[in-house]
Amino acid sequence: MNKYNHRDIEKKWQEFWEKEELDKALNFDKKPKFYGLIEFPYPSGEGLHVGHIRPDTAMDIICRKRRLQGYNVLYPIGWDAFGLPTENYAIKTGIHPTVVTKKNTDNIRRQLKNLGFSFDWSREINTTDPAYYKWTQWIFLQFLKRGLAYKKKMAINWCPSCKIGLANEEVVDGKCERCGTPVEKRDKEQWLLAITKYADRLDKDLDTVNFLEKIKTQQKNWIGRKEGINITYLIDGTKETITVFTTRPDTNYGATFVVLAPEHELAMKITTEDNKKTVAAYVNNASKKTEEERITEGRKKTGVFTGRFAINHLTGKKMPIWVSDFVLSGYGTGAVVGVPGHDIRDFEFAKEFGLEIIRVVVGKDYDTSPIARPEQVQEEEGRMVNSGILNGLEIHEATRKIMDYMVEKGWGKKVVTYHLRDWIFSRQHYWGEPIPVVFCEKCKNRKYNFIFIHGYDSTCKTPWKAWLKKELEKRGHAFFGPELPNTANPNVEEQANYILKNAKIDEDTIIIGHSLGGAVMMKILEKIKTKIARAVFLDAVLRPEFNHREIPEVIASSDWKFNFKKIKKAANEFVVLADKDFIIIPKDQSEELGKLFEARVIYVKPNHRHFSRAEIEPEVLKLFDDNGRVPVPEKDLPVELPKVEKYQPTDTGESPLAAISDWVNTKCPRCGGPARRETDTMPNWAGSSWYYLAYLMMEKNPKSEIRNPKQIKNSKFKIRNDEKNLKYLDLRFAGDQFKYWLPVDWYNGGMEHTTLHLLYSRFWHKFLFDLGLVPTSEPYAKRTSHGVILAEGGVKMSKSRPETIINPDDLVKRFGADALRVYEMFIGPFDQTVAWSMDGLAGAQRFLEKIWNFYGQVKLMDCDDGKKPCANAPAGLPQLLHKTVKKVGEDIEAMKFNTAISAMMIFMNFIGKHEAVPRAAAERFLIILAPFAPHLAEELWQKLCHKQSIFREKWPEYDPALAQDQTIKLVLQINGKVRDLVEAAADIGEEEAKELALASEKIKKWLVGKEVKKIIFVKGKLINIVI
RNA sequence: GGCUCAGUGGCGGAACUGGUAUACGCACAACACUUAAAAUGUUGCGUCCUAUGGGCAUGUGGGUUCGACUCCCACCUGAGCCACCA
Repeated sequence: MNKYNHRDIEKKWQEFWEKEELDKALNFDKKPKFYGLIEFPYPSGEGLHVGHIRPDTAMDIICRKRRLQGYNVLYPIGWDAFGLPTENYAIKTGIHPTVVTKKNTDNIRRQLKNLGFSFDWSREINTTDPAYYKWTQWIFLQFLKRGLAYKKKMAINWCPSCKIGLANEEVVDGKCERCGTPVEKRDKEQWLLAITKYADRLDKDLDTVNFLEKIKTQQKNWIGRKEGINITYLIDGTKETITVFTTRPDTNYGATFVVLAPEHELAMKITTEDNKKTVAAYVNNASKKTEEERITEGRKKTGVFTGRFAINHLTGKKMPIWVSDFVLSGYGTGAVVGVPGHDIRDFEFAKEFGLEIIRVVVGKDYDTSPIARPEQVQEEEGRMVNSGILNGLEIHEATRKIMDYMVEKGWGKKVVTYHLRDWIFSRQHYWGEPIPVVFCEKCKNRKYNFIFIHGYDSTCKTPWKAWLKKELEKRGHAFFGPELPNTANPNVEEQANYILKNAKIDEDTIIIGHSLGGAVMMKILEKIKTKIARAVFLDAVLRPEFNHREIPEVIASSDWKFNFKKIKKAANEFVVLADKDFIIIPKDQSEELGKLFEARVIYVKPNHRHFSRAEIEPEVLKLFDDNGRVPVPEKDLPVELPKVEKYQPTDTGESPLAAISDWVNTKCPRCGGPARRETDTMPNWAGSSWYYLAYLMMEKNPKSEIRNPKQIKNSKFKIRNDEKNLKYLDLRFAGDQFKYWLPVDWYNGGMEHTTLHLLYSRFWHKFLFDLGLVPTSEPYAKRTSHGVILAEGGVKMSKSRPETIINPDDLVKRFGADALRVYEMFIGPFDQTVAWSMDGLAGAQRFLEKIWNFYGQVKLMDCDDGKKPCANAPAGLPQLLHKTVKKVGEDIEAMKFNTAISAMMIFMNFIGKHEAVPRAAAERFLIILAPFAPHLAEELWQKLCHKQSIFREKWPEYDPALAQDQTIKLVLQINGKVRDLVEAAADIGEEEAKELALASEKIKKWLVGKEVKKIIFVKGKLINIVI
């Protein structure tokens, strides 16, 4: 046989696999499914280096093994192609990002194909493809509809040199990542996604998934759920109160002052005249401070006194109220109560300004002396002193007791806070998905006439309705809320006719249907000719079905038949507004209304009692006051990026898109008047938050798809063909694919994505689950992570030091893809950081050569079925084979690829010594080798005269009895030290073992003149004589 | 400062649930083959000693145990993530 030459075989098999569609995942196949996922690459100009392909190789091995085990495997790949490096490159060179992206993806695709990864290339996706980001934008619109995307003025990081807003991750040590200029703060309106609304579920549901423990811990810490109490204090000499958040109310007897964040609304409000000037100066200064100044100042505490005092409920003490920037406005209530005896920051603050320090907890050392140094501030355990009713209690008991006490007294309220913040979703860059919203001045100023339809046995004079009327009229809207006929014994038709007769209904009308009024509203909408501006369902009734009771009058009030198609056409927008805690009308009615009318569904805070009490509810007012922000209608998606010559940032802090007037100026989809497009784009994390779904929506080569015949008839499938872009199924109708493939069975990725991408995509998935679009509440069943590969010498491979980057292209040429794959996996434990070594790579190649040479000259004995040894087969071979099959299989599952390869080397070293081996053993070994070195295994398989691909074979079973050793070397110990080894049967009993041990010459020598105290026998392992 | 992880030959690393520490590979050395080299094969390879045997070795110091790389306590070193989060 020829010498092993990877160049002759690797291309050949790659082409063969592609032709055979060996790696194609079939939707709805009968086999069990396996969805293996790796993080899709960013197509950088440098291409891949050897570190990038470690996780790809690992998952490829797992997926190839799964195929051999009879699974229908999906191993997809795509491009996460929006982002700064491409945009920067475009700015520098003037080449359009689309062109750059194309060039880079072509290059990396070539690299990946050369390595023989078994990706299903027919499902390749690209986040910058308008057909793709259409759906990214569509999901954003759903967030908007549900009130989970909102705009807020906030401080952003601003680079005065690049004249561009920076994301947090672009700020390194208070400086711009690109140019090193210190970053400033600037106020700007930003889009945010309300991930905090999902904080609790993101935390709790971690218990339902199989993620590495360290990944769960990191996410839990990032979410930072904490239970505590909001304590409200009276401010002496005013009518104001101040609320602070604390997790340690047990120390409240030791509270001696209160501190507000500079941004706190009370900071200026309560300050006495004498202190106004200094406080104003401090507050002003704090807002201007740059990140860098804050860091260089270190932790030295600064602050100013407001001249006011809060009264400590427990001690009656007057606690001075200060303002300081060590208190964060975004966490808790933006105010803290200072307990300098037991909090290091409070202690430093008290020292700085000479405030009183009281100790209320004693630790193990019983030291109660006043504190002089910060390290004496102790925490975490101890008993209460100087604390009234808490004295003597252990701190955790004290916490429980005082919480209940304060709540009972009405001083405080138990609350849960999170470290997690809402996700800032705006970027002022060109190369990202445009946010599909337009701004319309006319809609902002538009005045509506509201028609309010009250419910069964009700009136329009309740306090809540009166409040709404007042608020709307204050804004210049008209409000018509008539008393409907026969409210105690209503007839929906009659009430609808009453409204039709008495109210003016035109395109500026907003109808609010409250409770049974929702049904009345639908009857009205069935009949009108003009399209009204908005229809609002307010805790509305869709069916006369209620929790807890029956209401015969309501059942009788209507035929409960509605023409939803007609109704849907009668209003421009639908909104469903529901009281989360109202128990009589089942919540699923609101949900259903939301789906019927593709409405915005918003739940208001608890305790509104079906919108009866006159409480200010900003969520409600927001609905009538959207600042002229009009969502782009779904049918107009995608909002494509304009093709332009320049991507330079502007001077104003706006995205480069703002300068493209052709694109920015558009027509308002609501009123048809002139409007401006939103010029912010989405962050990188947007496209990657749902990409694992996009693979399932790909529609290419349908000829080889096994399709459920029912679906072809299904009208949903026809809609797909009307889509402008045929590449992706309509996300709303891809449910069957989702049901088949989800959840992702195994997702491997980097630890650096744990708190960003991994959390964000879990959030999006839960949101889509709530919309009923995906079948699972978690996207990923299992998550593991890989270690980084460092350059030789242990330094990081980085763009700034090109000599450290090891490109796989040359290595594939010199050593072959198989050698590179084997070495990548053998280099060290998969989850740990390891340094690259060229010598090691040569070792992997030698291993493959050894296999090649052996298979080239070995004589195969066709004598057994692999279980029973041939008469003249090498002794011990079946045992070793079954052991190896067991170990390699188990190690792949545990991602212990390095020891799997080592086991195969041991096997190879063994059979390499023989001239003839049973055919079955030689073939089984090739199959377990195949996932690691697919080209070589395939070639040798063919040389063994097989017509079919080795990947159509079955992963070998092992016989547990054979995988176990028959005889062992029994270890003979004296006092735990090994003195001799003897051959013995694996199941040798204690008595026999004792005899063996005492018969040993070496052991006898040690026992001369000694008394045996004890003998310990461990079955199958050792016998230990204690003397 | 917090959280998480790691520390074993010249090097990458192995060791199940506490049971022969150093598997496998690299590097190195000697030998064989060769005119020679490369390649390949064979053998050796923690360290010390009074050496057919024995002592000491898994970052350091203690502890539990018949027995500890493995469990517990304290410390040292390094890595990653977060960081004035009340």
